[in-house]
Amino acid sequence: MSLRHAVLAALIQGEASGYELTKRFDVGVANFWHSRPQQLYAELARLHGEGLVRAVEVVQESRPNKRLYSLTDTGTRALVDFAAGPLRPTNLRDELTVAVQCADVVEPGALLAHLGRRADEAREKLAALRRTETSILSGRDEEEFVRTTGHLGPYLTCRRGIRYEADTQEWCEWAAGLIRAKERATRPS
Amino acid sequence: MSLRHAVLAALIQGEASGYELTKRFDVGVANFWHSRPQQLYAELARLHGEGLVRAVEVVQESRPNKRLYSLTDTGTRALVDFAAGPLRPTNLRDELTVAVQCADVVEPGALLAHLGRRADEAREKLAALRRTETSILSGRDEEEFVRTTGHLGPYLTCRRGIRYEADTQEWCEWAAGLIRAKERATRPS
DNA sequence: ACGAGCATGTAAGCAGTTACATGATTCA
DNA sequence: TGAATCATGTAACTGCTTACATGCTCGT
Repeated sequence: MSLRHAVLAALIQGEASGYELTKRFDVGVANFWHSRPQQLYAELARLHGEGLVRAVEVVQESRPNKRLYSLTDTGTRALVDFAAGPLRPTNLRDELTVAVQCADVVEPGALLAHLGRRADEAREKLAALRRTETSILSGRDEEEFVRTTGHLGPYLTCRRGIRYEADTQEWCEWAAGLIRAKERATRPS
Repeated sequence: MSLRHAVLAALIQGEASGYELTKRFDVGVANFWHSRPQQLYAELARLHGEGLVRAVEVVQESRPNKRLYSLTDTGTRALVDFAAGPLRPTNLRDELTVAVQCADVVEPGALLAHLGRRADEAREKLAALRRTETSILSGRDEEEFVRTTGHLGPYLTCRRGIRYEADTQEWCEWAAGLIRAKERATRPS
């Protein structure tokens, strides 16, 4: 149960409803924590019950009402304790790479399609993350930013995401290239 | 339950015992699938029961006996079907990045220690993966390799791992640098 | 004498996924 | 008229983790 820390950490970037959090978990947060909406709603309810977040009901017209969650002092302290303690190793599960590992036994067609789709997704995520980066920096260069910001953390994780997605895109295209090269070298014989 | 596909895919690189598989899951496979030893043993037993792998008991002196598992035709077909079908999105959970997201509220000390440790781990994994790469290529350049190999898949995933670990190392060091810079810029004031 | 490596599991519990449920508004 | 967005959940299930268990050999 350390989804709680990911949720609290996501709230550092400002208050959000459950629904808005699912959006954050689709772009920025996706590069360090994966979770389904149902789990987020459940976790937010638990965090609220334990006093780690506060909830403000916002009544909306022409739209369902929503609860805006934000960090309490207790919640912030929980984050501090978490970051000071031992961290679990990275937990990664990527079916695309599993499929690529099978490149020698499966037909190239489906594999190339998967790689192409993933490269496209990476390109889209990159664009979104670059927009986030620009809005975090808001015109400052890196040196000035570091001196003046209160959002160094989100910037660092945003950069991590940008590097990751760029790398993913490159690798997908490179791998597709080699798979095609092998096909050309093998099939005609 | 798609750990099964990761296990089958790992066996493409040759037969292995449960124990040897846990080693593979610590180095190469770790870059696309994470799993604990107990789960591997349980999965291997299930795969054996379903006929997707065969098991050969190897009697050893001065060491406990082991069961060497290898892919059956049915197992290979299961992999082919998997790679042809739809793939789930990447599932990533990384507590280090969660901690870094909190850079503005936590003390830099613990964070810098975490980043340093992770950078060291990345350096070690990189070294191991480079050895794997060398042994896969075995003297051939990339062009020749692609023409002559039956292990393109393992090479592609190995390269993915190399890129990922190199990127991780760089990011950890860069992030630590910015955190220190912010500390210098903020604390003395 | 002690820890690390080899080798394989069981059992209990928690975290995460999948399927299902609801309903209004806005845009094509 | 139908799909997408906003907004929040419940219930059943399964996959994963944690704790525990065993025992031999090799190197320091």
